Amino acid sequence: MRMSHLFGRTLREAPGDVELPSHRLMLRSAMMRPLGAGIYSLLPLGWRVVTKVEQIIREEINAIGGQEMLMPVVHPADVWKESGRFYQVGPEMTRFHDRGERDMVLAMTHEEIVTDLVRQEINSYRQLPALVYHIQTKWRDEPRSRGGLIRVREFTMKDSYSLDRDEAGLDVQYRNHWAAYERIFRRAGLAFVVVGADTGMMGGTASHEFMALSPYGEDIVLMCANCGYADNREVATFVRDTPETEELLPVEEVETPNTTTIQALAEFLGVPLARTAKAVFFKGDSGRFVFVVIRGDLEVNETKLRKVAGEGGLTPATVEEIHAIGAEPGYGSPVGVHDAFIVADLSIQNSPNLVAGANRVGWHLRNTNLGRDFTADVVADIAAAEAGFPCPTCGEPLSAERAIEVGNIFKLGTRYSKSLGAEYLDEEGNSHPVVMGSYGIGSGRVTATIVEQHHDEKGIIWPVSVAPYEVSLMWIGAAEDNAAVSAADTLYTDLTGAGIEVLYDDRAERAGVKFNDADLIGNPIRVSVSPRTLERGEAEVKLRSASEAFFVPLAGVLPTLRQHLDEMYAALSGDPPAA
RNA sequence: CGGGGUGUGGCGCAGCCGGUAGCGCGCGGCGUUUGGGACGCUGAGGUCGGAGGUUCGAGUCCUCUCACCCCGACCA
Repeated sequence: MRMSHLFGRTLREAPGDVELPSHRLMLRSAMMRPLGAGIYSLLPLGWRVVTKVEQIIREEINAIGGQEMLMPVVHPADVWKESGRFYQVGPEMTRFHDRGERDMVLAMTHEEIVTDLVRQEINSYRQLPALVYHIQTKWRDEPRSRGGLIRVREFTMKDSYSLDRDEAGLDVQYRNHWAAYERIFRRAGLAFVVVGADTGMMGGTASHEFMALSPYGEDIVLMCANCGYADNREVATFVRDTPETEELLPVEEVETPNTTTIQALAEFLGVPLARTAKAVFFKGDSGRFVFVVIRGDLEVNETKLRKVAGEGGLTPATVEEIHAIGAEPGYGSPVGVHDAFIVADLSIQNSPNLVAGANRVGWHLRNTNLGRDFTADVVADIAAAEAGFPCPTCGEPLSAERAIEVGNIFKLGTRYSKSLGAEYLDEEGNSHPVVMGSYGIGSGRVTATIVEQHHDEKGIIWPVSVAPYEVSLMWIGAAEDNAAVSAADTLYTDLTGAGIEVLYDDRAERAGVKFNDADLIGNPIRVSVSPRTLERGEAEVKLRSASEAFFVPLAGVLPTLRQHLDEMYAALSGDPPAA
């Protein structure tokens, strides 16, 4: 490609309000342009990258037996009503009417559509197992998109769906995807960890997320350097203190003015946070008041809480709602409250004689005990794991890192096949729901995440496997009477003819402009010729990842590039790194 | 949805106490220059996000509204 004809110009300055490195660099390097909030056009350079990412995904999913297909982006609402999600999912799903006033939705995922196909196409155990996938547009009307391609409203996702006759078959396909995803992200040059995750709105029985570590990630993963444990913070657990066995003391009222925070209370009474119980108030989607008690040194994990409380969503309760159940904000405890669903964290069960609120302004109670002074409807793990907490598998301190979710794998089980009636007949003629899994990778998000992990102050440093072009070629010097122009033209023809992808900067620009654009765009190898290098019959070669250039005879350029490209591709083979 | 911020030429920005819009980059032309974002001359390009109001007069003040960005809530 000749840069003089490339559609899309590099920008010396990015829009001032852009913050993420990938966002800024992909705008500056003419990879993409915004159309609206969370909606982007991919320009030719960016589209080449995304295409390569998708091709890697395609190859690896094909390798585990995937069959590519394409499902629509506009759906009649009927199938979404059958699964129930038409009613469960909130405004992130866009609904509209066609001209016949029929309910329609924009695709936010494709479980319903696949399952609808499965019930038409699959009748027999002989047709299982199967694996289908597509790479298709999704629309999710996020309340807040942010960070360029990391979180958008319209995006492209590879979603595959496994179909099996039983859980054992699902396990195989789940493991296959796990391995395929590891190969995909290694080939794309991403550093990642796999973590256990919440199943969220997808339903299902198990889920893992592939997380690329990045300071701009929206998720937090807890990891153990000692044993390799890793979980999303939403589900991460930790080793609890061993239960205290001290004797239960009588409850004692104590005046505690101006101690509405647990910190203030602990200081006022001179007790550690771990000897206090704090109350947290929520209103569930069902309308129930959810009253949470947890030891003062721990934080509530809302994902865990939603699950044990059986609530789809939780919002903080208002002062009026708190008063209505007989509690007092800042001085709350479950002692004496009514009309509330009480959830106690395990820490409350393990810790006797805690200081808790008296449900009366300015007063607390010493020596409250679960079971004696109040009861809980559920006692469960609802505490958030933090950095430094003991690892649940080996006890060593956990670390916490921010991460970007680049892929996920879900065991759906029969959640959709049952509600939509996708069944097959076994050898005995008995009917069973198809056991399903769903597996997603956002190609745009992967692309942006690669930039997050591979850039410097000058621009992007693409892994060769996804670079827009393998080589940036340019001539340096004047546009007229310059032997470098014809030398570069010849190189362009020869390299392109040899199958190497070349972005040829043939513009009449000064050296600085060309070098800076090449650094910004980030192709892995730069080749330049100038009157100076031609004096010795050489071209200058520089790897984007290296600080120094080197010189090779013109005739040696092609083999030199071949060798370096081969090495780069070999390093991104997808195989696990040698031990 | 809550909090904060920004909307002025393609991009980055200035524009005070209201007086009829400017700078840098980029873009067209001519010339000089030519290895890390050159220079001179010249030119094109703006209903100042939109609507309403105050005023003799609004980019500037007021009200409403739209869009975008950031933080939070939310989210596979």
